[in-house]
Amino acid sequence: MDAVYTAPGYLFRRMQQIAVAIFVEECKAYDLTPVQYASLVSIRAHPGIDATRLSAVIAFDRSTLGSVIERLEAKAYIERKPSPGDKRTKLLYLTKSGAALLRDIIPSVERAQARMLQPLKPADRKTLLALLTQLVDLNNEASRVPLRAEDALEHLGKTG
Amino acid sequence: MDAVYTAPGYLFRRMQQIAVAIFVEECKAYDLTPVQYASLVSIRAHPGIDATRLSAVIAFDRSTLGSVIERLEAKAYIERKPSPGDKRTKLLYLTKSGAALLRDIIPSVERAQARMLQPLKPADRKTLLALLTQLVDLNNEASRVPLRAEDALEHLGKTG
DNA sequence: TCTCGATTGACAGCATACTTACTATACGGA
DNA sequence: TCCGTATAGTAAGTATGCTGTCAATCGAGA
Repeated sequence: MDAVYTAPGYLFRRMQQIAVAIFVEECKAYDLTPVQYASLVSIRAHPGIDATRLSAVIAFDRSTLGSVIERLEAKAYIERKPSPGDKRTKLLYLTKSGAALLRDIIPSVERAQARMLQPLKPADRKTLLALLTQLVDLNNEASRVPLRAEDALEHLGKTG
Repeated sequence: MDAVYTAPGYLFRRMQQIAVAIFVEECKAYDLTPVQYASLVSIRAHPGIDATRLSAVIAFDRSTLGSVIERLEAKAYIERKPSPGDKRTKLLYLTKSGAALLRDIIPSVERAQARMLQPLKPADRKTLLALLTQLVDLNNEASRVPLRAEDALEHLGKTG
C-alpha cells in the first residue's frame, strides 16, 4: 500500500497539488494563477522579452505559454508590441495595471510560499529547499522544457 | 531574479514537471500516464472500489478521475460493473489485460522513480523523501482533495 | 542573391486538475 | 410513507502542460 504513497513521483505530484491550492487560496482576491504570476514577474524582470525566451526563462512549454499570454493580455496586465527587427516576434511589456497588480499581490504570494513550508521545523525547511534546488538543477535536462535562465540576457545584448 | 527560482512553489512545480517527463520517458512503450498508473495500482489493491472512493485514495479530483477511468476503460485495462446494492455507483475492476500491463510496466516505473532522485547522494535522497512525506502529510487538508486512505477500507466492511 | 535550414508564433489535439451545476439515487427522520 | 439531505456520476467551463504541425520569417552559406 505505501509503495504508492512513498514513491517520489507521487510525493512530487501531491506537493505540487497542495502548493497550487495554497497559492490560489491566498491570492484569490487577485484572480491570478501561479503560472500567470510567474510570467508577470519575469516580464517585469525582462521588459521586451519575446514569448519563446520567456518560456525558457520560466521553464514553460511554449505552446502553453501562448494561451497564458493571451489571458494576461485580455486582462490588460501586459502588452504585445511587434518587434522592430524581427517580424516573427512580439515583445512583451507590463502595463501600468500589471505593474500595480504585481506590487499588490506580492504580500499574498509570500504568505502562500511561507504556508507551504509552515508545517516543517525551520531547519527542515532550509534542508528541503536546498535539496530540492539541487535536484531540480541537476535534473534540468530531464524535463522537456529545460530552464535556460541565461537566454533572457540574449535580447538585452541586441536591444540594450 | 532568484526570488523566483528559490521559491518553494516554483521548485515544486518544476520538480513535478521533471518527474512526469522522466516517468513518460521510461514508460513510453506502455502508453500509460502517471495518473493512469496510480489508478490501476489502486484498483488492483482495492478491487470493486467505486470512483469516488478511488479519488480519495489517490487524492485525485473526482471530476478528473471520471475521464481517466473512461480512458482506462477504452483501453480495456479496467471494467466498470454496476453495484448490486447501489444503483448510483459503478464498481471498478482490473481486466486481465490491465493486470498483465501492470506486471509488465513495474520495472519501468521503478526505474523512473529511481531516476528522479538519482542526482542526489543516497543519504540526501532519504532526507528529501522523509521531509516530503512529512510535509505532504501535514499539509493534507490544505489541498482541495485531501488524501483519505482509510476510505478505501469502507467498502470492504460492507462487501467483504 | 537565392535557397535551405532554423526559428517564431499559432493552432489542433490529448491529458490532467479544478469549479460549479445537474440528475439520479439513497437514506434517515417526521 | 414522504421529505429533506447527502452522495455518485456526469457535464460544462477554465487553466495548465505536453505533442504535433503549419506558415511566415530569418539568417547563413553556396
